Amino acid sequence: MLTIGNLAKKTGTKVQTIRYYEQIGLMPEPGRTAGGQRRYGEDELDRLAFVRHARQLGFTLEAIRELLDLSDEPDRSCENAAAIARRQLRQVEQRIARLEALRTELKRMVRECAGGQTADCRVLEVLRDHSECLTDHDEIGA
Amino acid sequence: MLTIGNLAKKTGTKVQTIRYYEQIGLMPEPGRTAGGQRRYGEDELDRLAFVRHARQLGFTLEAIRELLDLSDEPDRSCENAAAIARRQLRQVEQRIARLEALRTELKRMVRECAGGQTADCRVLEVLRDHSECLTDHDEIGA
DNA sequence: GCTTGAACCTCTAGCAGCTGGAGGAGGTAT
DNA sequence: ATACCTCCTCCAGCTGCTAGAGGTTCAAGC
Repeated sequence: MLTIGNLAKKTGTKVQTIRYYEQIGLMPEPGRTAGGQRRYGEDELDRLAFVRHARQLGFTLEAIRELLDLSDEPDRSCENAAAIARRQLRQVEQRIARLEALRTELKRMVRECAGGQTADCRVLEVLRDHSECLTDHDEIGA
Repeated sequence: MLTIGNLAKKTGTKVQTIRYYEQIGLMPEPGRTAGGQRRYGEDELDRLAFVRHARQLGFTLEAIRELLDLSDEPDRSCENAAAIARRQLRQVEQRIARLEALRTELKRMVRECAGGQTADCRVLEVLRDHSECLTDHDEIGA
């Protein structure tokens, strides 16, 4: 039986985060000692490891919830799980594409900045005048 | 003189967002009509355009605040502005590198999934067993 | 058995960067 | 005058945690 602190150490999670996952129903309510402290077994360890690994791959908690549900029903088709992974892959690819456009633009700004006074600074100039910007980055935060 | 709605349209910003920028001191308090409605001029339009463009390039609001301050002092050296841009570039490059690692891993998962039952699903299997994962993605959310 | 001291408990608030809604007042066209 | 749209303020919520206050429990050492 693991304390929450030991579970945290084993999975590289913060204690608070584990309690948070419990609060939002991603982790089950564990057993407790007479004094009210949480105690965890192997199942919970596996589940948390699953969650953390999925988080590392960028899945949202909602997606992870779906994946966990699917994982709990071993007889169902795996098509749903694959679809979630493909969706995640598409999102990652979109974000990469967007960041690469930003990188290009930032590189150009930095390269062209001659280092004089702010009045002539290319960095500020490009920011001021959108038309000098070659990239068409429409969305924010994607 | 522009209403907040027209300013929003011209800059591709939501009305609420403009008020939010004002609240956090990123946009100045504009003039008001007798009835208390905000009215904006060219300066504010330029400033908001600057902010939005910088946001599109991924700068944080704090970085934008610095850039705006620098932009207001045209005599100072532009080195600070260039440093902020370089810092942003580095961050973008780090995020790209991380996302590319995720992309590789996700592609592999999706490719290997034969589409049977969830019990044999490669997607779920990889998530369950970290050791099957080739990528070393330590940090979350970077 | 008793005392530390670390680790646990609950609860609340905060981070970025907005976004949405409630409930009401202002502005404009007919 | 009336309709209708936009504007106002204030507050709550989103994601995914993280930090802190203030108090309890547990395990080890004596």
